[in-house]
Amino acid sequence: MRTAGRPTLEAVARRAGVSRATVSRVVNGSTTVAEEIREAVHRAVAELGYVPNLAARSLVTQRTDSIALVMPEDANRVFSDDQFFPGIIRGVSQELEAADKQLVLMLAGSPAGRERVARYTTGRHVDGVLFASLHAADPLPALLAQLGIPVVCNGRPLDGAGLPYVDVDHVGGVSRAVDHLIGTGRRRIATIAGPSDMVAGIERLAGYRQTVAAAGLSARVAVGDFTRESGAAAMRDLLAQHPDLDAVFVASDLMAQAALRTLREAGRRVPDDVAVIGFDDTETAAYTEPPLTTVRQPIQEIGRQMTRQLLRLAAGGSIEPALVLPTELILRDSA
Amino acid sequence: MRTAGRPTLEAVARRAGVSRATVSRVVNGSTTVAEEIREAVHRAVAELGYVPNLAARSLVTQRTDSIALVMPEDANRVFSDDQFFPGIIRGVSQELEAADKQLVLMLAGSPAGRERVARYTTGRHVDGVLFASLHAADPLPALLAQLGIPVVCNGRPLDGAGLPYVDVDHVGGVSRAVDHLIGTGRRRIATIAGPSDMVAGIERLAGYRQTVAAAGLSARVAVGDFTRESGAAAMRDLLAQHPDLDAVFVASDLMAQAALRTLREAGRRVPDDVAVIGFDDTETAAYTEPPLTTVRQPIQEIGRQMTRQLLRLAAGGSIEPALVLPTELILRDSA
DNA sequence: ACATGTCAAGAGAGCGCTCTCCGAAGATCA
DNA sequence: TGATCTTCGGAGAGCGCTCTCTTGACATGT
Repeated sequence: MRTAGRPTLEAVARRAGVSRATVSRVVNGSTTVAEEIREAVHRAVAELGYVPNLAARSLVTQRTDSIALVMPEDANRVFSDDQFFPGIIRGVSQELEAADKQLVLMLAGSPAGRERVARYTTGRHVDGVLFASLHAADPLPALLAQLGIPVVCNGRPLDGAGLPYVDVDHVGGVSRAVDHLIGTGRRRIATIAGPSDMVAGIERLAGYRQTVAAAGLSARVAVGDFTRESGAAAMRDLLAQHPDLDAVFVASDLMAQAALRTLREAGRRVPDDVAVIGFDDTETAAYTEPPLTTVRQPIQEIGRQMTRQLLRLAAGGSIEPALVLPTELILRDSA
Repeated sequence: MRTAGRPTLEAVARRAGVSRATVSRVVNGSTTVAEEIREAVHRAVAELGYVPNLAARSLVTQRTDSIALVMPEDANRVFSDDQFFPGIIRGVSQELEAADKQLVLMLAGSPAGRERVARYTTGRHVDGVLFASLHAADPLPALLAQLGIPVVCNGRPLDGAGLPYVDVDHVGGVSRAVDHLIGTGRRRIATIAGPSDMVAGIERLAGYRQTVAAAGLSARVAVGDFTRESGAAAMRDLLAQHPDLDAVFVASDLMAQAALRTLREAGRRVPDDVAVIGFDDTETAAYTEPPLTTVRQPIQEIGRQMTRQLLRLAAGGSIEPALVLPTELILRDSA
């Protein structure tokens, strides 16, 4: 039965009493077809339930009308519940829907996965590629760009390749957070940083260092990997190393949630003894004990903007190489 | 430049000094090609960096080597941070990777989105369709099945259509949870149920009702929609209606998290005054105050199994129409 | 009246691949 | 040794679509 009955352009043409070319014109929103004929074609299409065969179409147009979103499957951020992953997908999806294109999702965790992604994307099976949450220096984006395949990254590529990217203002957000701590009288401000091979980790730490330095305070740093477990461990380290700390900026809400718990277990009251500020403003932030003051980043908007840029690029247009979205300090009870 | 330089089968054939057909055989893992020739072809492929054009291939094979995963974008569960969405995707993705197929993700939120999904999937642009987290009675799965397109759902389709599905043992899990409450001396056990138009909501409520009835206890029900906000509201209702309750089974961890907070605000101690059990075992469950006792469901495994079933179906095989995965009660401090 | 211009619709050539024949070797048997 | 069989590789016909080229019909200018 396979393709049985699946009507082709030819069938529609016969039914409408016109040529294939004309049907094609109508289907693709032609302008130069007489109203009467156009309607006849539309009627035939409806009656036959005709749906264009995309494979055939892309064979000749060299377009696929689909774009790939590549995410590092093993990235803790991606599969932690900080909503980063769903948020990006949702944003991308919305924009693609508007452009009537498909989203091919690829998780590049294992080396085999990376290989597969490379093969697929370099094979021009998609019109463009979106890279989310890059780890370290991945050679693939640059390679694709070199092959002339449109690429947009989330976060400035670490290897300095001049690839277009969309990111949020990490430094500005952190700066506001730390300034808030300083403004409320905190002086011994520590940080729990993210991984040093991810842009978000690097930038947020840089923002912290800049701001405490500018205020003449000393930095106290512990490093995590954005997960709760690492946040708890880092908080314990910090308490051991700097028992006098009176505030901590945590580079992700997840780690902050764990830090809050660790502080409670250590008998420190938040925010009385120690003020805590997170980053992300995940939904859970409002439900921690106490509710978490945090830096909000517009995750979904990142996805949307990345997609817009990519589509523009794929359409042959030019774009600004970097797009930085604003962050916002959300005050709750923890600081 | 477009397709410039992109090598075709023809080019590989010329370089290897054989015919297109032979190259095709080698590329597709032929059996009847002499070792020597096969190697020559592989060398030519490597040298030219040849990647098969999938559009051309699927034009003739009538397969697309990609499957669609359809999720209702507006479903609260999908974009709440209960990890359902990422978990499913991850599971699906793993299985597809093993089968070397692509994942086309479609969010069917708006009516326009649903229309788009219908158009795309009925147009045979994918080899099969996975439906996650169905809301109410969606006619699309049945329609696709009728068209002969392989379909697998997550959760028993509500309209009773005999579509294959994969789900977890909601009733069993809830039953164990409620029995645990009863076993620890609770007698006035309420529930915060999920939405009545989703399988998970219905089944978990059914499990609750059955179990309390079997123990000769009366049911106290408030309804939420799996989100935190609704959980808080439901908990407040419950406290108002049944101020004497000593336990509550909550149909999702997110709602349970909110319920915990509401109870705290109302001055009830957990678990001393009121025991709380959730459902999902999201990562956050271990970090609530107090840590949440909950029913774990193997989300990722749902994704994997759905995919396996679908691939089997797409390969022309037959499958058991229903696959129910086990749930497990995870004891922490809230009950 | 004829030549020229304009615009709509048809003819036909592929896009790159798979796969069914078929034919050319070499192997086997009487 | 000749006939039959078995392997293995080539030729060629499409898969369904788009798009250029061309023709035909009609309007316009002189």
